Amino acid sequence: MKKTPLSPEEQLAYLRRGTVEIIEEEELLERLKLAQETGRPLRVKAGFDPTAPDIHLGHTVLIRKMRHFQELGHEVYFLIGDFTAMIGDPSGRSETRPPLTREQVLENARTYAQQVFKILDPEKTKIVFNSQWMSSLTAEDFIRLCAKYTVARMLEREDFKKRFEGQRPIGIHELVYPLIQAYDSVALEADVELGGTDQRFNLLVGREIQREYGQRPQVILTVPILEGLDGVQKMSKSLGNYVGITEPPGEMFGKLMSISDELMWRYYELLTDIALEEIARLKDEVAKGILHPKEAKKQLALEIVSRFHSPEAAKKAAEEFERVFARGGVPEDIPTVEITEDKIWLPGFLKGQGLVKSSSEGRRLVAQGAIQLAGKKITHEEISLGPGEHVLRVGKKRFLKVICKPR
RNA sequence: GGAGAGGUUCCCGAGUGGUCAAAGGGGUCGGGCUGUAAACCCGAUGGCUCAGCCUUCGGAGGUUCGAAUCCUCCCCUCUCCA
Repeated sequence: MKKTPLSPEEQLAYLRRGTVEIIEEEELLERLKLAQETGRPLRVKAGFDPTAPDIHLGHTVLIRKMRHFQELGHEVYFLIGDFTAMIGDPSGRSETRPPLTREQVLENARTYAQQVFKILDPEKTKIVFNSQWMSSLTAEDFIRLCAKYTVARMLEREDFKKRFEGQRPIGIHELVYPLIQAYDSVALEADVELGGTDQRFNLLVGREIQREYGQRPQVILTVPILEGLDGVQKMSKSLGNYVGITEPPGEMFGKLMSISDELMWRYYELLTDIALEEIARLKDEVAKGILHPKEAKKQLALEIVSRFHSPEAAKKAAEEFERVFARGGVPEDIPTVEITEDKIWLPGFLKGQGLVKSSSEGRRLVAQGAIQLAGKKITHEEISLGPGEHVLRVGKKRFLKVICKPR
């Protein structure tokens, strides 16, 4: 480990920011001290499921914490749960996900790695797959592992308990999940495992199982689960309330601008490196009416978009946003289509262009006054366009440029 | 293996022969208000050139003029007993 200017105490303080819980803090401090003395960095583990290769801001709360460990010179293991994914991940929901093939897993892992290095230092990140050790485990080994825990203890997990009491199904493989995750810690000899607060139970099982295998229990560190754009439910792809880190600048910016003022501070705290004192100052200014909340949000959006794209791209996104939404303008890049008929039947046309799912939806939108042509509401399903360019707007966000060239 | 409960539209959940494209809530979408905020109010929410027609209530058959509703078989989940 390279010499770090930070003392173990300072490291601890740095790592503590943005965490919900550290079990146990003294153990972590002890290990940080030991690491410094011996020059042996801590082995820090965080596991990811390769079923969802689209990383969103919610994931980055954890990934940023991994980054912090890297900055302090520790060894970060980015564990891809390919073994578990191939069984088919249960993860709380009642829906059963289809098991992934080897190819899909590898493909997803690649995408994952690519995205994660927008935050992590590739040089200092070790990507590992749990199939490396899990597939070579014999049935006997596996039974031994299972023998180290009890059903009653497993049912202590909130998620299992609720389902059990609510008479909803729990697959045996789901019950075994925490054990596999725990065994990963054994295999990696993890000093620290990171996870969201929803992982608390699994992380704790890791400690117990490590002890059973004669290892020193890992320190666990949990980070908050980020609320999605709706401000209520956790950010997730399936709920559609997420901001993906590979999304184009304009999308990202727009989505961030749509969050509530309340949520904005949460995002400030968990998604930026802006000092807490600075955030407090902004909050104060907004409260006092010195700073318009929209401005504060804009700064947040700029900050985040800059991180994943560039400051220039962020600035451009901000300008475009202003033009389109504050001044009712038209975005720069919108899909364009050429037509030769000047009479069009909107519901069918919009469906053909992929702007609505069905012509029925198109009809409804027309009836609801959602369609605008050159800034004016359309009230009839049939319209005739003259030669030239026309901008159609569907709802707030959907645009289409129609170039009419009658024969 | 035995006994019982259940599977409804994106989700939850009502509906037990016609009045059912199926209440209510959530979500989503649209409109209003705004800062594309949030909250709130109003509306829409299977498909189809749509006062009509077509396809939906776990699956396949059947009864009936008519089935989400009744019958048979099958699949799936849960509970209790073993």
